Amino acid sequence: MTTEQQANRPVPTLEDVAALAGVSRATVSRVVNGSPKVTPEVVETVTAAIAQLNYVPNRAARSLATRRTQVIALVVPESTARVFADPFFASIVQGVALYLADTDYTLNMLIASETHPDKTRRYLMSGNADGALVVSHHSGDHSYAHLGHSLPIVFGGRPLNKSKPGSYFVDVDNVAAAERATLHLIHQGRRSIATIAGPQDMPPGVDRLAGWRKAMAAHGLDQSLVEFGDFAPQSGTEAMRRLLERGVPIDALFAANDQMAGGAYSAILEAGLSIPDDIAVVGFDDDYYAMTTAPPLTTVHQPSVRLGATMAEVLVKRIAGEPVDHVTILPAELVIRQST
Amino acid sequence: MTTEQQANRPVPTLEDVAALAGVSRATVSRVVNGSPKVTPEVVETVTAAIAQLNYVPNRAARSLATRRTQVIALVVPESTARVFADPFFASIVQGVALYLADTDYTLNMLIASETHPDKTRRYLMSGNADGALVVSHHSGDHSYAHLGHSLPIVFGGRPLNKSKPGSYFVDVDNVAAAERATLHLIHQGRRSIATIAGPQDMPPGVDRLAGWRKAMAAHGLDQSLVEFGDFAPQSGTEAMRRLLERGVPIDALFAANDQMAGGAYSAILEAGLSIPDDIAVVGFDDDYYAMTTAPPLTTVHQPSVRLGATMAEVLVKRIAGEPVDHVTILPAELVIRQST
DNA sequence: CTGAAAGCGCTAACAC
DNA sequence: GTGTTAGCGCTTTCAG
Repeated sequence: MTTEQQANRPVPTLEDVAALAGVSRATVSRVVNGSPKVTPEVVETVTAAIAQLNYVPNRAARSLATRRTQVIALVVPESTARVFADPFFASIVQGVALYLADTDYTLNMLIASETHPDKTRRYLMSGNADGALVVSHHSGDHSYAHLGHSLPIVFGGRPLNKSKPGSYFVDVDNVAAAERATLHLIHQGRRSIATIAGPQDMPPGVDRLAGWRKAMAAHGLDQSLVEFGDFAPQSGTEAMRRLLERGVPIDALFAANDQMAGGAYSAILEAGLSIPDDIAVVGFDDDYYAMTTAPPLTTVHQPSVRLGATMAEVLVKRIAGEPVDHVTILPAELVIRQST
Repeated sequence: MTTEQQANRPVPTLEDVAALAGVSRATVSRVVNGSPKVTPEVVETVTAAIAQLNYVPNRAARSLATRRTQVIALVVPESTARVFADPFFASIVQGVALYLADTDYTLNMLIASETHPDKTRRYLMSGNADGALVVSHHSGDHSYAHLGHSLPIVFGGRPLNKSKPGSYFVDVDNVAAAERATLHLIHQGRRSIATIAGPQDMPPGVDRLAGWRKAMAAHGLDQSLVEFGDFAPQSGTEAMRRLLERGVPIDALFAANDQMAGGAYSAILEAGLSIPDDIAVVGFDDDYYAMTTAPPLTTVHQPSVRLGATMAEVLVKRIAGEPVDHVTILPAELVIRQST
């Protein structure tokens, strides 16, 4: 039995509150957890005591008793983290943190070392978190999917392998957004529309190309003006050069991301062509590049903060046992600037 | 007494290990915590049992018993988080996470709501973390400083008010780096060097201007070509226009950050001047803008990953009771590209 | 050097 | 409705 010594204790405990309110610890616990069966006046007394003592429950003790941690892990593969030149990632974290701030969950950031993947797996499997969020920009890596059996997991971005059943993920509608972007070009009267696609082993690369094809097909336009890049600016410049060297007239370009669009700008300008008069350009992501380039780039805005918040929301609901769809697709908007 | 039921228990406990190794829980605990006074062979037996069971200690239980959480909170003011177009922040988080990955600490990200600052304060004061890291880009906001009495805190960036004693922080040597950048310009033969300074209510704004002045003074150069911006690109364009309108010949510019340097580019180009022939430009931060602009910008590289790692290191040492300096200053390097 | 026992602060049956 | 009573899994004196 704990002896009374709340006198100079730095942090008050539930016991202190109980003593002050003249009730048992169990009752205080009930009040703290919002149990319905407590007399209103008792609730009031206890609430007052809590306020007076500035009491805050001890997470570890609660966690130990309930066998729940109230922790949500955010797993970021080291390689993704290294791409710190990527605001997309920071926005997702922001979205997750903002959503969780209104819940009783705490955000635990883990950088998953690729050399010691077990460390992360063991951490997650050992009851250190109630659920996990896995983000790996562009890659569609669901290598943590098998942990899904021991722990609720929600992924950012669809898996590369569509056939993986059971895993939960939130993704942006890349196909529809790419289609929308291409249609914008078509509606402006462009007909010879090229595309610089992303790597075809990454979902966004595949989906954005598919969206371009869909729009082109719907208008009976030629789909041969395709070159591939790796999402880096330099690859955009090179791809655009190859496109230009084909000798076929081109009046518009849809690049699978802004960085490659920015790279393409260089090739277009060095060829003595102007944007958007000779070639209209649309990108994807709405990152730094989009605002920086001259002229500012028309592009697809990634709802990255919302993506993070939605991932957190889906996970929290899963943990709560509420039914949620395995797949959540978020729409992305076209932002029209001066390159089209 | 817990009844034996490790059979189908999902996660093994210390008790299970003890049973398997044929020792008491206390001994297993000693082994797990690396106590020196345990017979080598017992250590071995226990270690084997741990490995066989794939045992991982329960953090909550340990935390409850030791009264330490092994959690480090990373506090990001909401306004800073909103600036998700800022890779600087993401890099700091990365540095912190990478450093902590090798320790027994866990990273807890908190977005401090500016409307409910008490929520964060109470969280920190209620023993939910063993220490906190506070980052507020550019602002020098040390409003959490008073919590320093109840919890070890390390800040990123020096406080605006130099006279605040007692608080610990890690910062980049803005003065020296700005001086170095300006000297680079001087060594290239430039003499009429202007500067677009940052807000003077933010430490980096003050320090970078001071560095410019130091270099100019050392060479007896005129220090009147100063205009101020707010670190955003647009303000750089406007400041540069004002500088140009003065009618004084200018052959170089030191901008307090890359975004303003990028903004200045526009003004320089629209005036029909060339970079670097007519005006050489140096920025600060080495962010997206630095690589994106044409020509690529010579700038000061922020050691942001290292800054994060150092903050974490200082905090961990403080918690461990090791002596650490209140102030840690990191050097920043000049990256020479084509704008000078 | 190792084991026994007493909690860390909280929740959750189970009685009253 | 409210109190009593056991623990949650681990650390830590204190004996031996």
